[in-house]
Amino acid sequence: MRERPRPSAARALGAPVGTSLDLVCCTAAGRQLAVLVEPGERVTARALPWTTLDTTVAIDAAAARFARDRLGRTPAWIAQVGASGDGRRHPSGAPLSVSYVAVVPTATPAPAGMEWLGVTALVGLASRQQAMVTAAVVALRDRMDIAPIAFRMLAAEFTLSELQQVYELLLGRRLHKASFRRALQGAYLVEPTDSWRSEGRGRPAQLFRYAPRMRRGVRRSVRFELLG
Amino acid sequence: MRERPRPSAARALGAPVGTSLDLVCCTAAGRQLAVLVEPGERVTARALPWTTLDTTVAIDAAAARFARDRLGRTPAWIAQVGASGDGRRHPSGAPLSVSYVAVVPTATPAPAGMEWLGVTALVGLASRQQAMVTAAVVALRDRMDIAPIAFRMLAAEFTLSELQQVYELLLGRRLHKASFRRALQGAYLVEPTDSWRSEGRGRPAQLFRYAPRMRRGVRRSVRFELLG
DNA sequence: GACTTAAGTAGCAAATAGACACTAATTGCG
DNA sequence: CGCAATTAGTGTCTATTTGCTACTTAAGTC
Repeated sequence: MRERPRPSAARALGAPVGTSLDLVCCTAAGRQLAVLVEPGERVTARALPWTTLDTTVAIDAAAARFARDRLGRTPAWIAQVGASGDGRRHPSGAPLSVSYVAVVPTATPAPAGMEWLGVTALVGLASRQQAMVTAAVVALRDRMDIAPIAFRMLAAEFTLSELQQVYELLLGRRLHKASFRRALQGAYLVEPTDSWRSEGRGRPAQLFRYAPRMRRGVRRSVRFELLG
Repeated sequence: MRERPRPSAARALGAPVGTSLDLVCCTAAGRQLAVLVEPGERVTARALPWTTLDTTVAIDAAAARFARDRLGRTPAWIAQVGASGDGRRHPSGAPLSVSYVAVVPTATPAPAGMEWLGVTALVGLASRQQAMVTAAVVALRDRMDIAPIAFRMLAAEFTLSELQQVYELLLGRRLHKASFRRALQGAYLVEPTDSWRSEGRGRPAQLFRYAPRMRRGVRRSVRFELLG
């Protein structure tokens, strides 16, 4: 993995691989989530970054290394989404795929040879990779309240309005400013810095950083969220 | 899969398979969760039911079929846990495994040639299968408020005390009776039957069945459960 | 200096959660 | 039978959490 060949081009010509490792790298791009894709020869043949799964090493470590290799940096967060294998098409021809979801801060430029693609217009992706993106977004939503996903989509220092915008993006709905801040306050997750950021109009916003403090065992009540 | 050979015995003699499909079948056994295992030749060589992953069909369908085949019945609930592959040992010798978690009602007898093993004493399981069980239990806990997992661990008709016991088992802590019932009431998930069950001592309990009614979009507030 | 925009806060009303105490219906036992 | 023990189910009080409106603060714009 020293010189980063494009596997979707390089490997598709060889023998079909047994299992592919696919990366759904997400960021907040303006008003929507975007994923990193490699444009294909034709506009309609994009692909998520993927490689052949190396089963001689730990799979999570392999995914982390692949992500770092392709992004040129360590992803701010990464987790496995799951294995998918059915009739659906994959660029590799592999019958089985394991996908990971990674997160990088807003405004991270796409690495050379790649581009950001909004998740609402997944044109050109193979059907199995489309399903991976959908599953990855669901995974982000499901885990954002137990993992610092939203924080990892921001720079080390951020304003509370920026944080709220990421939450709204991931949840797909508007939140109330006062309630959001009060809940955040009660969670002891951020600490203020001495810096303020003046962003054009309006009052400057104070910058915060993610600094979770240990909380004594807060036991939530049971929740029945089933819809049927 | 007509005659159900024991793969851990039958296949371990053949060539190493590429990917295994493993089943973590859970039930509530008294005061703890139990998983279905196949006893090995020696007491210390138990194994979760597994097979070679057939990649010519949809993976979820293959898992459902395998579960039905091994259990002699359709599991009450099943979902993928994830893919695991690292240095850890697996009975098949496969470098990669995909595991599923299934649920059957309490008091379901173990199929012939299998037995229930408490999750707190996973003696004899290969290390990768031990990790699968741990991950499966975490998956149950994580999804029990959005999937009817606790209900599937009970018979079609159950008492509210039984349901609460399953919740306490999965959550690992005691719950308040009145609060539990109030929350359940508000979720419109169960309906009473005409039957009552007299269980030795005390007042007979009314039987309920799982019958979720459509709720208009209840939007929960943001939750920050991160601990750090 | 008045208007606009956005950050941040105060405080109230409603909903929710936890706890306690109670009533109800059955078994076991003298 | 009469009463203790045991388990099911409910009423209600209080403290906390949440949604919301309305406000203050601090900048830019004209």
